[in-house]
Amino acid sequence: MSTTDASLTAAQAAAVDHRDGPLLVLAGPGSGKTRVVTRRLARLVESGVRPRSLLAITFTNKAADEMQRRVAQLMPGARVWVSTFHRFCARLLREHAAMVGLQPNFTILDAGDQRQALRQILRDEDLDPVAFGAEKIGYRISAAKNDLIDADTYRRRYEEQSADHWQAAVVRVYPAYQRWLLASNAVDFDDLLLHTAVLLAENDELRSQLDERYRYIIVDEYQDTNRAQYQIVSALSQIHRNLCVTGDPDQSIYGWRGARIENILRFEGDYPDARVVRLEENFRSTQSIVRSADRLIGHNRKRKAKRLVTDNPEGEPVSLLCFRNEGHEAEGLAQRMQQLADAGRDWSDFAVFMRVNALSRQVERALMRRRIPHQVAAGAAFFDRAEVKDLIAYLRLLENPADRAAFSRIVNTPARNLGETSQRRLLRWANEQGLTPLEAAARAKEVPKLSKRSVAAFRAFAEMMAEFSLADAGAVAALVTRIINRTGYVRQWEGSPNEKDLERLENVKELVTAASEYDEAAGDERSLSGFLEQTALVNETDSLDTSRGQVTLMTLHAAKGLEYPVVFVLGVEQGLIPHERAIRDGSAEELEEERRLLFVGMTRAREQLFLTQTVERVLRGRTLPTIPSPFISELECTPEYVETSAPAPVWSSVPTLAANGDRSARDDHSPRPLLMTGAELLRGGTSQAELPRGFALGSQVRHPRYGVGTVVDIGGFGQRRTVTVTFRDDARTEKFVASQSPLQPVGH
DNA sequence: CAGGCCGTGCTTTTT
DNA sequence: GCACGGCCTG
Repeated sequence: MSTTDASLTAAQAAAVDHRDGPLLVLAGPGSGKTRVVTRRLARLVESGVRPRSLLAITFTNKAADEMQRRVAQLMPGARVWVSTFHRFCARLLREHAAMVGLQPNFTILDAGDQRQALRQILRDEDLDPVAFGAEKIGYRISAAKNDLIDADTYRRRYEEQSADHWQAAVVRVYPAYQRWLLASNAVDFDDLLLHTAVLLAENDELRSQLDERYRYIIVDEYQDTNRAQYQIVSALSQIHRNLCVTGDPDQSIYGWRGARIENILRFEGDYPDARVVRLEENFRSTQSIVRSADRLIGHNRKRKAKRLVTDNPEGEPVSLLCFRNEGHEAEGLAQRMQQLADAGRDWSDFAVFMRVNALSRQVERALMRRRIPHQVAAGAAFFDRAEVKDLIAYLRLLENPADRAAFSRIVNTPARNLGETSQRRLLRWANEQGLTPLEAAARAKEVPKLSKRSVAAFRAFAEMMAEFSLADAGAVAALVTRIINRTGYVRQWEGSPNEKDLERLENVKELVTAASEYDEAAGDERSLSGFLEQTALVNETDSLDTSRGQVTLMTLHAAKGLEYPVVFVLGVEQGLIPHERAIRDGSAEELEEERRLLFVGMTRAREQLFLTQTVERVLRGRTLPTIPSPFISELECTPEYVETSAPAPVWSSVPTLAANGDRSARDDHSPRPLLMTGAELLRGGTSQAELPRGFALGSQVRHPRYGVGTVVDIGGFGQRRTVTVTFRDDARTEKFVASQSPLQPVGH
């Protein structure tokens, strides 16, 4: 969307030209919202507002970077600070940490640490960590924090009478968890918002000082704000009511995370003098895409009526591709992309969206087989890898010696013969003495009941940690390198032929690279806390490469705010979109959110939009017939049953018995009607996986772990078929369920 | 006490 | 298919 000033529509111009007072910009997808916001920022600066009086807040890092980049483009030189909510709050809290009981060097905990901590607390509270999953407890605590309910309030509200035993458990765990956080001088994601909201609510002097400083505030994606964020924003817009919020209720997809769609719906009630601008013209997509998406979203009841129109050409109809199963689906997508690429499309023109990350694997494999370059914006982020987290934990502990999560993570990594018992004794003593874990380690001699060996190991650890400092190393990358060398962290993997170990070494290298990049970007400003904050608040999606000719795979949630010429939305089926969980809960609200999610996905497409569904799909290891998503009948699309050639063997897990069995069942090329129900297709096909040739009694097979062996027995039928194999190397004999084993034929 | 192996249980979405 | 926890062994 490159446009010149003159091309602003009347509505866009109204938003850009608005200066003082509250402003609500309701912006449909592709309506040029970012352009309006950046132009408005530029306009304000031009008219004499100092950039530091502006506060622009987005939801994601990517959106923040994009906005910053575009403002810089409009006005080279002017530095307007665009930040995410979490980053803004982190910065504010570092400045005023003491007011909420923290020190400025507090750690931002990741989800893994949080889970670990909750697990420990559950044990301490004599609650069964199996019956009460740490994750679910954490989810409830998070929900409370997003609704501005702190631990004390929660306890007071529910300790007398809890709605259920989960709530009763949270009554005990939540306050203990907050004590643990405080003792660790740490916060979780939600605390960043909650602490800030509390800080502003309880300290009017600070509140009005900040309110005064930020004369103009812009909040993007306002429909995704939760109560805490709402309160923060309104606390800063009392004196100067120049609050501009933009968003689209139809793209609210974070209700599950505490987002309150009401925040945007009631903006006009909160600010009766608000100017409302509607951006309803879509400049992104073809007529057929816009029409289809508009019809879909029209089925939502709880919304602000808004039309979505475009002057763009009609384009090709939205296409619904139906496949036999997820293997064919993946193969079909890859084939379709290949065709379109042959006709001139660039790989970076394509995006594949799915409801859940788990669906990406098949597509990745299909793309790999065809050597189609691609990237995945997936949950398994770089900073989630164990080896990366370990090294980061060293940095965290250096920055914040109270960081119990970091200490526990690395005190025995690499192994220093410090077992769980010794660690528990040390930590208990540290708590009693009011010491940080690191101080306690240095004084391990005083800890009761520690073995001599453990005392020595703890002290050696403490002494080693004392040797590290950013000042000495000069740069974060140098410090990380020192830590790697001094601890011998990578020694365990060096020289290993194991692919996983190689990958670990790669990741460690990549971390050093990331640190150098930070060092370079931050210059003299570089600090451990700066680097750590970045690693804590940045995710994989933020680093997606848009330029380098690659197909992009991501979840529907991650897709918001992006656009691609050709979009595939995977698995538009009952149970996926809408997700099983939204259906099970049976609430109309959740179903509408699922509809919005599909709406968001569809409206990312500029020229071509493909929705896909399969007849059967493997879910949790079981093959089940699928039901088309009810949303399909609410939109406009042209169905097409696609018969792909069988997916070729995968190179990574090589041909499995299951894959081979599938293929033999599928090789008949009988014509199929355009649309079939799952049942029809199942009836027509051979659902029983036959044992393929090459796995007869006495044939040679290879197992990735056990090596080559001989089939000595065969039993069972169909999916339950088993093979018993005696392996050559250690003469062990193993029985496998054929359709689920990673065995592959040798020879033949 | 550490490491490896095996079985179980689960799987939405993310700052 | 996966990761994690638990169990067992060395």
